[in-house]
Formats: sequence, C-alpha cells, structure tokens
Amino acid sequence: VSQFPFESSVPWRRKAAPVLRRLEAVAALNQAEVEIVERAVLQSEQRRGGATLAVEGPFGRPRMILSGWACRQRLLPDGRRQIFDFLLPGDVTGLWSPLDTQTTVVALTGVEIADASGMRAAAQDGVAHPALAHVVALAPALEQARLLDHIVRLGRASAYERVADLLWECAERQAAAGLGDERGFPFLATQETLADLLGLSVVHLNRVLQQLRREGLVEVKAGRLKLLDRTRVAALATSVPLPVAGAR
Amino acid sequence: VSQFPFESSVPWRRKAAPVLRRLEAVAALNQAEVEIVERAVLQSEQRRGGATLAVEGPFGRPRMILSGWACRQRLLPDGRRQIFDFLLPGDVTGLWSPLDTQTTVVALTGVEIADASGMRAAAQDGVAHPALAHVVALAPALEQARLLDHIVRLGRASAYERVADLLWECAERQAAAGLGDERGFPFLATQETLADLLGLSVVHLNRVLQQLRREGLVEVKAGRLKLLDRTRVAALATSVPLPVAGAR
DNA sequence: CGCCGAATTGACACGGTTCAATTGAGGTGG
DNA sequence: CCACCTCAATTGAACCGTGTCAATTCGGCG
Repeated sequence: VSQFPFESSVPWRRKAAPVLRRLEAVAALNQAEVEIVERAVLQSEQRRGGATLAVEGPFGRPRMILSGWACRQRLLPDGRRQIFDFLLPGDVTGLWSPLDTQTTVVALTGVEIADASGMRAAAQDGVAHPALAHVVALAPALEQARLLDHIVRLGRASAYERVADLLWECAERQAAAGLGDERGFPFLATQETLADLLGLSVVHLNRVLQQLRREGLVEVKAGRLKLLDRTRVAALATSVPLPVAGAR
Repeated sequence: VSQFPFESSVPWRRKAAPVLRRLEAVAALNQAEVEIVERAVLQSEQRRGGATLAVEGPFGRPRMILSGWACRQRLLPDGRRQIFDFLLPGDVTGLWSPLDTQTTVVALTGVEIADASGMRAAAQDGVAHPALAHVVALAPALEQARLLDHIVRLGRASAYERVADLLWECAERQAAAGLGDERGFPFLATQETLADLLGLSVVHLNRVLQQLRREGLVEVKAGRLKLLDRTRVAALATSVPLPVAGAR
C-alpha cells in the first residue's frame, strides 16, 4: 500500500490516484483499465460546497470523487436531515441503479468530480476489463455493508461509540485512498454534518467530540483529524462490528 | 389486487400465494415462471422459532418465506442485538450476494421456507423468464430502499414515530402479500424483537405501543394487528419518508 | 393446576435535546 | 493592516425522552 505508481507529478495522474488506489484494493487493474480512469479524470469538474451533485434513481450518471467531501442524504418534510454516508476522495457512486429517488448527493465542501460513465460502460466487457467488472458487480454489496454498519451504529451504539466508530471508519477509508499520513488525515465535515449522520444534536456531538479529545483519543484541528490512540478508538468502533478485512 | 388465481384450494398453491403475489407486484409472471415457484414450494421445509436459517455471505442459498416471520440481524460481542429488517411471508432473500458475513437470518416464529435457487437460476434466462429476471435484478435496489428508510427511522424519528412507521410498513407489506383483511393482519413479532429492530428498550417500546393503542391508532391482540386510524398512522410514518408507490 | 415466556408497571437515573448566548476563526472590503 | 461579517464551534442551564432495574401480572400450554 506504500510504493505506488500513481504518485506521479503529472497533475491528472495525481488527481486519479485516490480512485486508482481504491480500485486496486478490490482487484488489480490492467493498463487499459487505468487509462479508462485517467481519461475520465481529465474531464473533471469543480462544484461548490452545498451544491447538489445528483438525485439518486435509475437515471443518475455515475460519478467519482477526486477531492473534497460529499454525502448522500435525505431531507424530511419538516427540515430534519439524515445523512446516509460520506463520499470521500476515491469513492465512486452511482455504479448501479437504486430505486430510491429521495436520496440526494450533496457536496459538503468544494469538490472535484468526474464522470464515471466510461468506467461503468467498460465494466460490461468482463474479459477486457476484469477488475472494473468486478468492482461494478461488487458495488451494491459494498454499499450495503456500509449501510448495515450504520444501522447498527444508530440503533445500538451510544453517542460516544457512534462518534468513535465514525472517525475510525473515515480514517480507514482515507488510508485506503492513500490520503492520510503521520499528521493525520483531512477531515472536512462540519459538526452539524456529523450530527446529521449520527442521529445526534449538534450540541451533544460537540460535547462528545470534546470528551474524545480530553481523553486523548483523537486530535482535531484545521480540517485534519488524527487518531492518537488507535487501539482504544478501534475497541469502541468494534463494539459495533468488525470491519471485515478488505471488504470495504 | 383482489381476485387472484392463487387462492386455490390445492394446498401447495395456497402456500405459494404470498410469494406469487409479491412477484406479480413487480412484474407479471408467465406460466413457466409460476410453475418454477410452485415447484420450489413443493419442497418446503419447517423450522422452529429461534432457528438460524442462514448466515449471509457469498455462499448462501436464496430462500423464500411461505409462512411465519424471520429477520436479518447482527449480534454484537456484548450481547446487544440489532435487527435490520423483517422477512415476512412472500419475501425472498438471498437472491444476490452481499459481502457482509456478520448478518444472520433467524426465524422469529415457526416458519415454512423453500429453496429459491431454482428461481435465481431461471432468472439467468431473461427471455424465457423476464419477470423473474427483473425481480432478481431489482433485488438489491429494493433491499437498499428499505435499509435507507430504516436509517432515517433510527436516526431522525422519535420512538413514537418509529413504531408507527414500522407498523405502517408491516401493514403495507402484508397487504402486498395478500395477507390482511378487515380484521387486521398477522403480527408475529415479540416486543423484544420490535425493540431490537427499532433501537429502543423493551420497556419503552411497550409504553409507546400502549400510547398508540390508547390514542386509538392501532389495536393489537392475539398475534394480530389492526390499524384503526390509517390516516394518522400514515402521517406519522411519512414524517419519515414517503413510500414511493409500488417501489417496494 | 402450575409453569414459562411475554407483557406490563413503578421508580429512578441518565443520556441527549433544546434554547439562547457567547466565543472563535477565516474571509472580505476599506 | 484592521474593522467587520459570517458561519462554525463552544458553553450553560433546564428539560424530558429513554434506559435501567426489579417486580408483578398475564396468557397459553402441558
């Protein structure tokens, strides 16, 4: 996971790196597949924070996140909001067609995205593009695994456990995209956003975060987060399930 | 949805009725497809309440529920339990392969199940069995839609709303399988079970249920549940989302 | 009749929410 | 370079929805 050919100084290669890393974690890409991703990245597009990137449903185009954070969410008629999951750099969404049309993909920060239609199309040819085919075939299962974890988190974990579990998940995912280092990793979510994901009030979330800091488990500053005591955080996180190695 | 050819007095036809109804709601079945289902039902099998019906993962066999209630759940190391969803008569699970291996399918009551491998196999031939192919293709999306609703329920609904929403969902699903009537519909879940689905304690769930009864919204007795004031229950249920017509 | 799991109660503690300010940090215009 | 603006983070205090514990009652069944 360390020495990787995608750290090139060529700008569009650097942009593609998170996506390529994530894909490699599922299956090794051949040359043609790498090029398909890089070609898509060339047409990247910037969107402001708050922008609606997509409304889910059978007609959405698949997208990959190159930088910035987004989320999938639902707004209730009375203004309450529930976030289903975060989309981090390297994530690809919309590879398959959900039926739910009330889910919206929203940019949490400024984001850079690219169209992944080419990727989905290429996956049709399982012989020429076996890894992409595999990724697309696995997409619903991976997504569901994350949703199930989230259900357990919401249904049976305390606020303290929920936050720890989420931070752990983010750390793992960012690492998988090659984004973190010894100084921690980019953490671009607002406390209000976290609250809406974890089913808590902002005020309480704030207090729980402070507790985690006070106890020396994590450190948050300037859009970066660092897990200071990985062991203890992981223990809290896994009281809720154990991430199956490599399954995400 | 009323006059239906599956109410035959032939016992194995009666058994297949809920499954056939549910399938018909997605796409009209041709003769060959009906026979595939009926053939599977002939080999039905009884299991006691509490029995583990399957452990999810890439190797599970698909199953259809003919009668009784089951659920998909996860147990945490410390004994806490989270139920993801109920499996009611007419439901078919395992039509696709999730990656999550910590989810278990458990019988909540005595159940009668049948192997649905034949159904899944038949779905491969989209020309001969278009409706089955459609059902199998849609399976992950339908499942996800329900999980998303559940996440909203757990994250942003009060206990009162959660219970009302769940009862509404059960009513709709049972009706779709042709099971309810003017006396209500079979409701086979224990209060402890409901609590584990809704992320509540048994005691609190009990009190909320009582409140719903006291206010004349529902009536529960002897394994049957009846919605007395569908309008008000639906209003509570949809404060959490609106079930997209026909989407479940 | 007696047993057992499920449902129900009461009392009490606590986690988490709400409301209403206050503080802090980044960004902009003068 | 500073005043100002805005949004995010933080704080305090009061309130109440839910959880916990420990009985007690109910309902079906052998």
